[in-house]
Amino acid sequence: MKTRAAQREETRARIVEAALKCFSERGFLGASTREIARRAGENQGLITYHFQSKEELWRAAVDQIFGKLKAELGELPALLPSEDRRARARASIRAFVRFAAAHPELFRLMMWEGTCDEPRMQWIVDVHLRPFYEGPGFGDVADDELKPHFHYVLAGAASIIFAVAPECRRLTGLDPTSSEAIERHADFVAGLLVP
Amino acid sequence: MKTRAAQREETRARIVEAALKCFSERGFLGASTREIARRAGENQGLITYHFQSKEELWRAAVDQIFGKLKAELGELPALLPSEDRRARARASIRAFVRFAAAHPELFRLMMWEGTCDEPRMQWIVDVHLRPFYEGPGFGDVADDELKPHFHYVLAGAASIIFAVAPECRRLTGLDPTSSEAIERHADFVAGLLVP
DNA sequence: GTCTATAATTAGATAGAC
DNA sequence: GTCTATCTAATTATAGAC
Repeated sequence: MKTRAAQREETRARIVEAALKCFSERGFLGASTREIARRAGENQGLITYHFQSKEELWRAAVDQIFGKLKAELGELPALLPSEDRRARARASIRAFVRFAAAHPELFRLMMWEGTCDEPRMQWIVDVHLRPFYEGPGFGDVADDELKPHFHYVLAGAASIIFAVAPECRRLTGLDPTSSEAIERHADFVAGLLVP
Repeated sequence: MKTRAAQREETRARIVEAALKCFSERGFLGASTREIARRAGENQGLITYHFQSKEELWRAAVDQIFGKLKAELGELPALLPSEDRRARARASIRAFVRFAAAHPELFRLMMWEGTCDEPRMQWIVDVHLRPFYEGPGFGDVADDELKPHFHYVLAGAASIIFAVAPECRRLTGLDPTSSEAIERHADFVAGLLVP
């Protein structure tokens, strides 16, 4: 017998999960609450009940996926080899690539919202992105002037192939979500950025 | 005194230019023909007159921006130093980064459409992307297995910082469209991929 | 060629039954 | 909590005046 609170959380979770997929595939404007409800197997009216608006639902979806990133990166230091600084940097980049492969939605969402200087972008940057950018990071960047370049090169190099996986399959024949492709990509990116 | 044909082309060009910006910023679904017409300073009815549908207008916009890429890359070999193979590869990557800085719309459009296996993505890949992918390329990739990875690492590393320029400004304080930032990014990416 | 008016569809949000 | 029905506004595409 499920409690009312548990039932509530399950429904919310199903809606957030479907919303994350829709928003990341179609963008905030392109995604419709009706399609989100349909993919969640729930009713459209429930979205307004559990979240007040489409915008609130979008924020819940972004919170969820950044929560996963934070959790995965938070437990990273304990798993890394402590010997070599460069080996640690490479290992953390490989972990980041694996995260991008497992959760391309985050990077799709960022691409959608990063192109315009509007409230949704400002919220994402201030709430979720800045702590990440100013955190420990992946190895040290020699020159402070290079930090933004390093950040976006890593973000782009690590994630695009997974963010546009359907395109990659059609263009190259390679399924980037296969475990061999993920590991090859992780090695390639880590080797480039920490030679 | 302008001819009727010239007038026609000017109007079409204004609409296509506005469409490129709207589609790249809001995606196909998120962009409205009304906003496109408004930004072009034209009437909404004219879009249906000059292009039959929103989809046709989208294709015209994509044709235009890929035409620029083809033109810029086509005249590249003549401009490159002929001595050193690695120096030539670095120079062509720098040129690609400069193109991404000047025309972020192309990369935004690709991100929008690459995430779903739908007709618009298939059309872009078959008509525009495949010739580019199977063309001469930027230097040789040692291993054929690495070619897709090299392609998407280059595409991501070169373009993301410009595609999400507003986000980059807010997050890092750096304006990636400044000529210093563009050159620094070009040097950084070329140095990484051709060490 | 250009513009206005409008038809047909779909969107997000609301109200109320259960 | 969930679901159906509906309101208002916005969408693409069309028809026809000029």
